[in-house]
This record gives sequence, structure tokens and C-alpha cells, in this order.
Amino acid sequence: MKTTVKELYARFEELNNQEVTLFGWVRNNRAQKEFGFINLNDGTFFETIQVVYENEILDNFKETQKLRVGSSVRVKGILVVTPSMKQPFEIKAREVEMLGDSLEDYPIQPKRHSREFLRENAHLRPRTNLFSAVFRVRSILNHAIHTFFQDRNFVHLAAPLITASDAEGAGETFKVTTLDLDSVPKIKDGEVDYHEDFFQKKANLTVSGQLQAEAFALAFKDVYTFGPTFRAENSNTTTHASEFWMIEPEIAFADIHDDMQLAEDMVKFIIEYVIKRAPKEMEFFNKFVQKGLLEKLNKVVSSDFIRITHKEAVKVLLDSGQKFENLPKYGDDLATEHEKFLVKHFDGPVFVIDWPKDIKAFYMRMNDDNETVAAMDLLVPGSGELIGGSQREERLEYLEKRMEEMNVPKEELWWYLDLRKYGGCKHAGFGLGFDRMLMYLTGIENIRDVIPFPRTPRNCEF
RNA sequence: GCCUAAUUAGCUCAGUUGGUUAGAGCACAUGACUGUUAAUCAUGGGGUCCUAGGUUCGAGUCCUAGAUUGGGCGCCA
Repeated sequence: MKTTVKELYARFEELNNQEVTLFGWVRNNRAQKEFGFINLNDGTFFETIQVVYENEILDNFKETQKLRVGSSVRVKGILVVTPSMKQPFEIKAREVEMLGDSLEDYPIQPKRHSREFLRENAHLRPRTNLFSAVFRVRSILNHAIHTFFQDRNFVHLAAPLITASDAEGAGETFKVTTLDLDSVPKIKDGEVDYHEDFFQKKANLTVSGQLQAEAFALAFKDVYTFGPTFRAENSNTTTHASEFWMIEPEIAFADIHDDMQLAEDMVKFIIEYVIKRAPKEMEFFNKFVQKGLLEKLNKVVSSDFIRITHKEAVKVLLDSGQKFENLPKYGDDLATEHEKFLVKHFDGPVFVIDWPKDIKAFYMRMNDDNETVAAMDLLVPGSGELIGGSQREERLEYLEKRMEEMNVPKEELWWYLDLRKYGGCKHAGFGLGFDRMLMYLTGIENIRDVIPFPRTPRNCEF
């Protein structure tokens, strides 16, 4: 019977004394004079299976003794339940066939490696315990997101990755062009002639699918996007990548409070979903990556998220007596040190709402005080700003005024303004950093270690 | 982009005040071993001490510049 490690762990009791065939990679090989042990992993399950081989049974015993870590093999043998041993069952091999050798200089050894070294071997690191766990959970997290929204009748849309709008704010974008960069066509005063370009205008990779999601929300009511996003900022931190994934739900006939409730429900759902479907991996993170991780996550699921206004948050910071590098101020953004203090102070995720209008985007709905907007950030320990969202300005005249004040070109966003002209309604949404969510779930401290092949400034290997 | 630290064997690291032939564990190779599980034990091979200059009788060690990497901060809808 051709089977997998995952299946054997699920059914080993009923398969006692049956013959099975496995394909996988050698994680460890401990050879002795007349017998030896191979730890086999086939990628389907976090655990390995111990294969016992004996000189009396195998004709290629000598070759099997010399199998190196990383080799791919086929193993045929009898499953034997071993209740008194360290492992619940093992395979008594009848045949062990090497399929692919692993050369002497194989970098991945059965020992602890530094994260930095494994980053430089991003093509091999999914074979380690840690990254096997990270990327399986990443896959499950992906599914959790879709399940959460699909179960609630949200419609998924794929927002475009190439946009022509230059009106999305201060974020540095990657340019998309088919122009010959060695000989760019110019118009009279030396400026680039984009009429010669593929789209006949400036184009760039998207920094957000939100504006398009709004258009769909005003047709389907509840929608979400889930896809990659690109930022060309020269950011060198543990929470920034040049290419990352975002989830951006958008809900119509809803305000900022509905928005926060959705965010809170989603975070709780995701945590429960992942813990249930990747218990081995989550235990591993709990033990070896961040002690107390599971306790922290379980607490998040069972408690209500704190909600405070930006003003209250600044007051908490000022009253704390804590010395900060940057002095907290009512009109200013929160610095990283402030965010860290707040999540520690409240010992869990914190929504900060009602932000000063001048530090937020043009589309956020003006509050009645005319000074703050209906924006919310969800701060969590370890990943900083996990979610940023807002109620959107649905009143055409307010929106146009803000665009003028903030120098956002109205002509390019004519279609966005149309949404306010034809059956506009109050609506809200948020963006969740998928990779940061994964950091939060696993306790991994660097975003480069939760992305299969991360892109950051000066790094586009693999 | 700013500040800071690091770079020595395939990996993780030690290397004293500038002084003989730069070490250890793991990995690898050879051998021993009748239940190992990061197996153990013995033996062996393996080095452009990041790069380029400089100081010195003598540099892994001190100085200058650069590269790469980590951390902190900034930038960041």
C-alpha cells in the first residue's frame, strides 16, 4: 500500500503488521553494525517515521547504512506498533531504495541552524522542522481567511495588480513599463513620454486593492480581496517586505464599529482554525519559538479587544510616566515604541480609533468634531500594526474637499467619486497584513521568515 | 536612509597584551558497536581568518575604506 506519513499517524493502530510503501527524505540515519534507523519525512506531516533496517533482511544493507541526510528514498516495510518506545510505531524495512543522493556538502544538518543562514538557503529551508511548520501554517491560514469570509457570504474579488492611478498617496511604487530604459522616449521639456508606453500612461504595481474593493462592496454588499501588494519603500525592519499579501474586506451599510467587530471576529476565527488544524506545528512554536504562545492566543480568543481613541491612547502614554524617545502628542502618529507600550499595557490586541485627520488618508470619513477621522488600527504584540481600517467618506462634497486639501487628483479617481454619486452608502473596510498575521500566530519575529522567498530592499534572490 | 554590532572550516562558535604549526562541537570520510532516536566511541581530511589598502621586525587581533548580514530607529494608506 502506497501511503503517507500523515495517513500512517492517523491510522497506525489498524495498520499494525501490514505492509506499507513510503516515499520521502532522510532526516537522520543512525547506522550500527547489524541494523540501523532512518528518520523519514515525506512532507505530509510534521513528524518523522522511524524506519528500522537490518543486515539480515536488506540486500543493500551497506548502501543503506551510508544514506546521507537529505537523500530521497522509497521504503517498503511492515508497520509495527511500539507502545513502549519513544515513537508510537515504526516501519521494519524490507526494501530501502535510494532515489536521489544528497551530496556530502548538504547544508541542512540535523542540528540547530541560524535563521540568517537558512534565509540564504531559502530553497532548502522548508525541509527543516521550523520552516516546515511555518509554511504549513501559512497554507492553513490562507484557507482560514477564505473560509471565514465565504462562510459569511462575502464575495471575493481579485483586485488588479497593475494600476494606472498615481493617486494612492505617498507610498513608493514599483513602476510597470515596457519602455526601453536605455532610451526612454521624451517629450519637449525632457519628461518621459508615457504615450509611448504599454498602457499609454504611468503604471505601477498596486499598493492596495481597497478602492476597487469599494466598487464591488457597493454592488455585492460584503466583499474581500486577498492578494499580493507591492511597496518600494527602502524599509529595513522586521515587519516590512517589498512584496506581501493583504486581506482587504469591504462592507456596505456598515460603520467603523461594524468594521472593528468584523476584524475582531476574523482574528479570533483564524486563531481557532489554525490551532485546530495544525496542533503539532503550534505546539512546536509554543515550545521552541515563543514560550507562552498558545496561552497568549487562547486568551485573545476568549477576551474582548480593547477599544480606545487616539486621544485616550496619547493620554495613557503621557500618564504612564514612561520615558519615550518621541514624546506622544495629540496630533501626531504613534511611534513604534508607543505601540509596543500600549499592547504591553493592555496585555493584548488594542484598537486605536478616531485618528487626527492630518495623518490619515483622504478617503477616511470625517468625524463630527471635524478634527478626527473614523479610522482604526489594531495593534498586537510582536507584529505592530496588524490591521488598519476605516469607515469611508461616503459624502461626495466632504470627499472632494479632502482630496483638494491633500492634493489628490480628482480626475484620475473619477470612477471612485462616481461611487458616491450613484447610490452611495456608508461603508467601511480594513486591510490585514497576511504575513504579519502569520508572525503573530507563530511567534516568528522576522517577516522574512514567514514568506517563502521574501523580497526586501537589495534582496531578490531565488 | 540613520545608528549600532558582527563577518574565523560546510554549520555554530572560541581564539588571551600584536608573537611558534589558528582550535572545539556538529557535518563529512574510515572503522568499532545487537534498539538507536540531535545515538555513542576512535581515527582522519577540511582554513583566501569578508575584500582592498595601511601601521609593524611580525596582523585573525590595531587603523582606513568598502561589501554583506543581524538588531534598533525612520520611511510606510
